[in-house]
Amino acid sequence: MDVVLPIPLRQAFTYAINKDEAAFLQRGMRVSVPFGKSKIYTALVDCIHQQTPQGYEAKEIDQILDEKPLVTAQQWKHWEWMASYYLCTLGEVIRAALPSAFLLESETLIHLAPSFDITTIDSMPITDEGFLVLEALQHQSSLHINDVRSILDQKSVVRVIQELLQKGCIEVKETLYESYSPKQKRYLRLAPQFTSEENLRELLDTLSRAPKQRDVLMNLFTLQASEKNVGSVLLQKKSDASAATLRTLIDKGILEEYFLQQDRVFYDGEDPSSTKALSEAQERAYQEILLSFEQQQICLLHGVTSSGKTEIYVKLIETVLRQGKQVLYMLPEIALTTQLIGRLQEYFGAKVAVYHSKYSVNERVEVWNNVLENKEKAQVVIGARSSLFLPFHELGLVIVDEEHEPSFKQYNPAPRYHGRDAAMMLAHFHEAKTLLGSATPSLESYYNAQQEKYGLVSLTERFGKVLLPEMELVDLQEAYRKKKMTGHFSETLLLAMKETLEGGEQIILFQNRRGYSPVVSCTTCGVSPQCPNCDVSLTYHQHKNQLRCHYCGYHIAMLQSCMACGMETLDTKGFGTEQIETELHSLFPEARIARMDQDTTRGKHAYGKLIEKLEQQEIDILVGTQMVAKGLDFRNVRLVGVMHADNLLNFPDFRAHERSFQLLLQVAGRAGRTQKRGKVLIQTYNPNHQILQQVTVNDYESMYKDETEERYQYKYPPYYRAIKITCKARNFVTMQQAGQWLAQALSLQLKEHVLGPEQPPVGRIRNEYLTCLLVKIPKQQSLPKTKGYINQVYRRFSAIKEFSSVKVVLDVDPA
DNA sequence: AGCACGCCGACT
DNA sequence: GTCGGCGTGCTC
Repeated sequence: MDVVLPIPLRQAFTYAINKDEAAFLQRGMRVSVPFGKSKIYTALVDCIHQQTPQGYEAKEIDQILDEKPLVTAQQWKHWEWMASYYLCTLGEVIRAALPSAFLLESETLIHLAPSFDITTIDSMPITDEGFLVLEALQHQSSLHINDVRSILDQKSVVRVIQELLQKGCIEVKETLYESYSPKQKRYLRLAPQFTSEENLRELLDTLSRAPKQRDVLMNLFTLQASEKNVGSVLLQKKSDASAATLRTLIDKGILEEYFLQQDRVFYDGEDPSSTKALSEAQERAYQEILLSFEQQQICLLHGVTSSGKTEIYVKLIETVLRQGKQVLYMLPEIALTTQLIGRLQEYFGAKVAVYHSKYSVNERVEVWNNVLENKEKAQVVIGARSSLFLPFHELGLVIVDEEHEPSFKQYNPAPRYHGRDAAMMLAHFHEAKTLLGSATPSLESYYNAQQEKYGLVSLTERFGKVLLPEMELVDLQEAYRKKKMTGHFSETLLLAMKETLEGGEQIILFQNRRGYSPVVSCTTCGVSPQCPNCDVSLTYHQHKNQLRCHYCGYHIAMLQSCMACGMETLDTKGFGTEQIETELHSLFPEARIARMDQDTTRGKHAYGKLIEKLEQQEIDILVGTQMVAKGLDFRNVRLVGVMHADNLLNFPDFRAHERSFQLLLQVAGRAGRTQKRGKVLIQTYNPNHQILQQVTVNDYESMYKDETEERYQYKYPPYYRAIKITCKARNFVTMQQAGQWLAQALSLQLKEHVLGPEQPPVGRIRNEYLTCLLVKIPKQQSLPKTKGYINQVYRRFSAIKEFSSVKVVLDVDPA
């Protein structure tokens, strides 16, 4: 039998099984297999066959882990497509696809050897550490490696274990843990001997001196009238008793506790309400989408911000559910808010399942099983990109909302897949429809719509006919010349802010850089502190008074004087969210100011808390990075300020213009989502920039036209496909040679379509030197053949000894 | 990817 | 003298 292991190895591995196992096992079931010297891995069955492998003896499998396949035939096909399209192994796809609880590795347990006589211990030459372990093993039948670590209070325990192993005192065993455990809820009931009326009366009499306990019993009876099972938490709360009181009753044998398995994935809200009526414009769009689906499998919905796309999705989902098919609604992680989930549950109640990385492994397993068994509560799956790996049965519709979001592309680890594209492929395998939704479609999708590969439906009217915010560019150069700047604020922006605050309304400020200032430099000698591990200058964080590297996390206390010349003339250059926040405190001492970036949303609930505060209007001014652009839907935000649009536009990436357009419009969309018109001010040194002009009038069409022309000219997507190859090595020269070797080997066949090697903007990260190659593939050139060639070159490369320490990253359709 | 094996520098 | 750094090679 061949299995696939969840590791980045191309080959399948062959194991021996007996007849019964061969009859039972099917592709997609899990087995645990011994792998290497001492490990047990979880693997997926690929195929059963008779060929005896040549050159080695196939090991026997350890255990069969499933009764039925965990992975459907369609998933398998989809995953194989993904591995070949994104140039990675099936094992890597499997590792990304299965919830980690399904893929367990063995853990080492040690226990006393049966032949070992503990009484001879004193006569043996055993180290103190070994003795400690043996002592512990007399109380406990087995110890985990981590237990040994804590007993000895040191990290390296291998030596000790080896010593004991050698002397025959202990044995080592690899054990596979099932980490999924169903959630148990504790319930309480009266012990059976008290159920007769007589005994009960007697019991209550004896409890007359213990009113609290008596009270608990009375409450139990009341609750039992309405509920079959009474949860202990509920009972405790209802009777206002302490946990100790309940404990006493249980210990006395009056109450009995029992446990029932509890599904973590459940919805206990109200029954679904009927869908809201669509506005005229929404209804028209809805009909157009249906019409388009008659012709094409994929449709792009281009709807301006807050045009009410969600209602249209809901209506579509409804239709598909009525056909008895499943729906996948995919969103970028950050847009998966409680707000949205709540809204969908309002319509579809318990049919909605949510799947994303914030959920615990156990919850993920439950969603997986519910989808696999096509349960009622998994008809609509709403999730981040990883939800496209779920075992759907009959998928009728895939919705990819915010289709243009770059975060749909996974970078690390492999598979480096694009959620949107992989979801479209998933729909294809199910012969389902795909709806892409965006206010600012990606050029690729819009291009495909223009080429009539996708249907296209536009929704230009905001829901409730709310006006788009008024947008204005503020010329920073002029403002500086006329000395109308206070810190990083132009007079125009300050005035608008003042007005907004006086009106009791909220402001969002956008600055796409965190920290206080990205560069610190000495005004005497010009030197600025650099990260020792990466080729970047350190960002100053005033809050912690630190210099930090945003690539590797390295940090040191802020310097008092220049490291090069010793002068105390350190100055900051450029600015980030922190500096804006500081300036705000002095400009608007009365205002309640908050900052939203990676530094302030680190905790588990920090992000949610900030959102809630903004909603409750406990914040007047929110300053933040791109985070403020996504998914926030607030009624009372009137003004949005972009502090410095230029650093977006000047980003060294062929998508910089497209991204800027999308981001700026998205931020702008946060302003004025009610009847009163919002305002957006964009500060820039370059008010005549084409993109900024197009942003202010929301002219997607002309941005599209300009950008596609550029892309055509410079051979970029959507006209050419791209595959990025990155070489990483600790040694600079090795990295360079590797890059050159690859470029040369590739251009033998791909000719001028191989660019590089080129040093990326940050040439060294975590002490690894980087170099990039870009392979461009014209539309008429075969994609599979090109990939096949790249694979071939890569394999030849890997066989070269000098390059064995070079890591190569293949990224298809790079973001 | 892990993990074991194997060869050279800084420390109890 | 050892510990442990990571280069190298293998996994059915």
